[in-house]
Amino acid sequence: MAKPVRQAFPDFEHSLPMMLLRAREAVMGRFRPMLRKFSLTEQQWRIIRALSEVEEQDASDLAEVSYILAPSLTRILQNLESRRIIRRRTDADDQRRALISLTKKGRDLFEEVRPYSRESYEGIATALGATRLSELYEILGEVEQELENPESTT
Amino acid sequence: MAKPVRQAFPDFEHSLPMMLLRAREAVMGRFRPMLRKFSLTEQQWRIIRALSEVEEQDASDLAEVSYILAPSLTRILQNLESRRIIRRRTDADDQRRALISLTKKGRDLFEEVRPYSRESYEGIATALGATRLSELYEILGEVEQELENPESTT
DNA sequence: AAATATTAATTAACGTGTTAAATATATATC
DNA sequence: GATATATATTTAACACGTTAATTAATATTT
Repeated sequence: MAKPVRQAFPDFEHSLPMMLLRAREAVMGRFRPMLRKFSLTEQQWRIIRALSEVEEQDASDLAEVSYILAPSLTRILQNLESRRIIRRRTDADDQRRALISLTKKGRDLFEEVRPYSRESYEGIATALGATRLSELYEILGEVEQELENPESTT
Repeated sequence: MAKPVRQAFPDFEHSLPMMLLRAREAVMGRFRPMLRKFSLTEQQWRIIRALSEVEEQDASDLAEVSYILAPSLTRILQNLESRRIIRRRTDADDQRRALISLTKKGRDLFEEVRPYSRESYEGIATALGATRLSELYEILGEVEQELENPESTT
C-alpha cells in the first residue's frame, strides 16, 4: 500500500488551467505558423471558417459560434471588412442587427487556406492517434457540460 | 455496419482548438469570479502562486513556469510592483537578471486567496469526479508531449 | 583587450479578452 | 401612443498575447 496521494491542490505547473492552456498551445502551435503566412490571426480564421458554413449570419450568432465576445468581434469585423474579406449589411427587419457574409475574396481566401488547415489537423490526428483523439474529444465535451453552472458548487 | 465516420475535418464548433478553448473557459469560469474579488487577473494569480513556491526567482524562470511571454511578464510585474505585492532586485552576479519575490503583503494576499482557490478547485474535482479528472490530466499531458515539435509532421 | 555574438529584459505596435457604459432600435407596458 | 424596458452593437478602458526591435550586460572569439 503506497501513500494515498492526497493532492487536492496540484502543484502550480500541473494545475488544471495550466494543463489545458499548454495543451491548447501545443495544438495551436500547429496552426498558427500556417495562418501567419496568410496574415490571419487565429480568431480571424475562426470567423472566416464560421462564415464559410452559412450564407449570411448576424453578429450575435457569429459571436456565439466562434466563441468571441461582442467587443472583440466588433474590432475583428472592422478589420476584415477593411480588407474586403467580409461584407456587412443591416437587417431590414431589425435595424439593430448586422448581417455578415464572406465576399468573393473571402471565399477564395477560405478555399486557399482550407487545405493547409486540414493538413495541420491531420498532423495532429496522426501525432495523437485516432483513439487518443476521440477520447480527448469525449472528455473535453464532458468537462464543458459538467462545469456549466459555475455557482452550483461554490 | 454503420457508416465509417470519416470526419477528418470536424465541423467548426467541434474543432479541437475550440473544444480546448471552451473546456478551459469552463474551468476558468470557476476561478475568475473569485479572483476578481481580490482584483487579480488570472495571470497575476499565476505569478503570485509561482512565487509562493520559492524564495526568489528570476524573471526568465518565472516566465517559463507561469507560461507567460516575456513582454507580458514585464507589464504584469510593473503592475504587481506598483501594488507592492512583489519586489525586485538586480542579481549581483548577472546584472541583466531581475530577481523577483513576494513582499509581506504579497504573501498575505496569497494566504488570503489560497483557500478560495482550493475551494474552486475542489468544486471542479467534485463536478468531474476523481476518475475523469485524472484521465483528463493524463491525456492533456500526452497531448503536450506528442505535439511538442511542430515541424515534424508538416 | 577589442570586436563580436549571445542573453535578459524592455519597448513598440497591433490584436484580442474582459467588464462597464453608451447608443440605437425594438418590444412591452401603461 | 408616450414611456419604460429589453436587446444588438459599439465604444471605452485596461490587461494580456504575439512578434519584432531595442537596450544593457555578459560571454565568446580573434
